Amino acid sequence: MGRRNQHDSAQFDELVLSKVEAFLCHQPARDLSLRKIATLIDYAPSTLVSVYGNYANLLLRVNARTLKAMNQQLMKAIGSGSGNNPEQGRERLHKLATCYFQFAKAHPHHWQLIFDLRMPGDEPLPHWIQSAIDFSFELLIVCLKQLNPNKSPQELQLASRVLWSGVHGITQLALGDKLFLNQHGDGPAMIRSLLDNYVASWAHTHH
Amino acid sequence: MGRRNQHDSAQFDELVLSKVEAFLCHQPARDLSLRKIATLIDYAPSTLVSVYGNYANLLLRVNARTLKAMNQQLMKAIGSGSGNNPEQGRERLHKLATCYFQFAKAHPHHWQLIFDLRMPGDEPLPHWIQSAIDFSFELLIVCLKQLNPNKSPQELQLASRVLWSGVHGITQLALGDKLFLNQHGDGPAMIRSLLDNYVASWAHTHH
DNA sequence: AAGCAATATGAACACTGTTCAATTTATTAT
DNA sequence: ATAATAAATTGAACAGTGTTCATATTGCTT
Repeated sequence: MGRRNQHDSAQFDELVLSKVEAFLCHQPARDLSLRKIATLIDYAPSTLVSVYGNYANLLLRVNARTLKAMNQQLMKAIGSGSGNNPEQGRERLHKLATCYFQFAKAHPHHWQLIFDLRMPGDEPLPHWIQSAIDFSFELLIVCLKQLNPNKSPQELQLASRVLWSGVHGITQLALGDKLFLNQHGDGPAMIRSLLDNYVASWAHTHH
Repeated sequence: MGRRNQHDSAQFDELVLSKVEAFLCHQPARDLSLRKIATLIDYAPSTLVSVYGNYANLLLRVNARTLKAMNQQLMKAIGSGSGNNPEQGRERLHKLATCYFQFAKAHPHHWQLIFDLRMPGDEPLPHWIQSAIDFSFELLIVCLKQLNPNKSPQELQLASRVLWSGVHGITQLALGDKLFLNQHGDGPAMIRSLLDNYVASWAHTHH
């Protein structure tokens, strides 16, 4: 078959990504393949390659949309907060972590793909997705800064990464990741424990 | 080729696992395959399948050895501590986390394989490896109990999982996992921050 | 020496992502 | 209108994957 011009570049992209996202609503990315996607959208496998370069790149585009959707929900969750306000900072931090957790629980396969995907040849991630990841860190830093404005940028960066690692680890653990899970439902309790204890000490420690 | 009786069952197992482990010293598990292992040990691929059942099971055996080696180092790191002794508990907790981090850094490919491996069909892990994982949690609980013996088993379990998630997340972050890493070397600082702050609050909170 | 069971394999199968020359079509130029 | 060009799409081939299973070789037992 040759040119059929059924979809322009933007339509094709939307077609592909939405079909993959629909698939991930019911099955994990492990059960997907380039060829299956091709069948799903009624195009040849090589068409997908010529558009996205390779399979990993296609999945990266899916991840970008997932991250974008998540970041929007995270922003909505913490709202717009004013300056120095420790109590509100604490509250927004909780909302942020809880929202992250619930997003992962609501879209487990989309969320897992973000962390399962590895680039061929261990290439670094392209900037357009790295920035989407950095964005969620920034939200965390905003909350921490509101909690204690006296902290240095280095301290804020350190704390944001420690907390992010913790929340992320807990989320991995609570989702079907059979490696460690024992009983369901204690994810929120763990997140609360992490934030309450860490922040209680961190917020009152000076330089 | 038929029967050659060059290696008995135990020797064959050792041959396979040691070759795979040697491979992982220089290359990630991603670059390995059933067929490559077969070439490495000078046997046919189907021989490996008939011995281990499937590829995932073979890798699981590798992970079991890695976990065993790590657990031994973790035990050596914390030594044998006596009963109620908050200060020693804190110190041992640090040693435990640091040892975990350094083991991962020293054997990154072995360590990554533990968490990258997924069973086919999302089967749960067999007990003989689940127990190896649970063991490291137990070590954590021992330290936490020493830190504050008044905590309930539920509280100890919760805290151990929170801390483990955090330490694990930080380790993932600090290793070549390009998703989040910015500068090398701040892994230990993050671990120190997590433990110091979380424990400072946790240890002095009652029931 | 014959039979049995353990060991080991080769060939086939159904998949995977990727490459690239060939084909069809739309757009542009003459 | 017709020819040339560029864009879109593909089929077939390639090298690789894990898995299956009938077949072959060997050692041990009777």
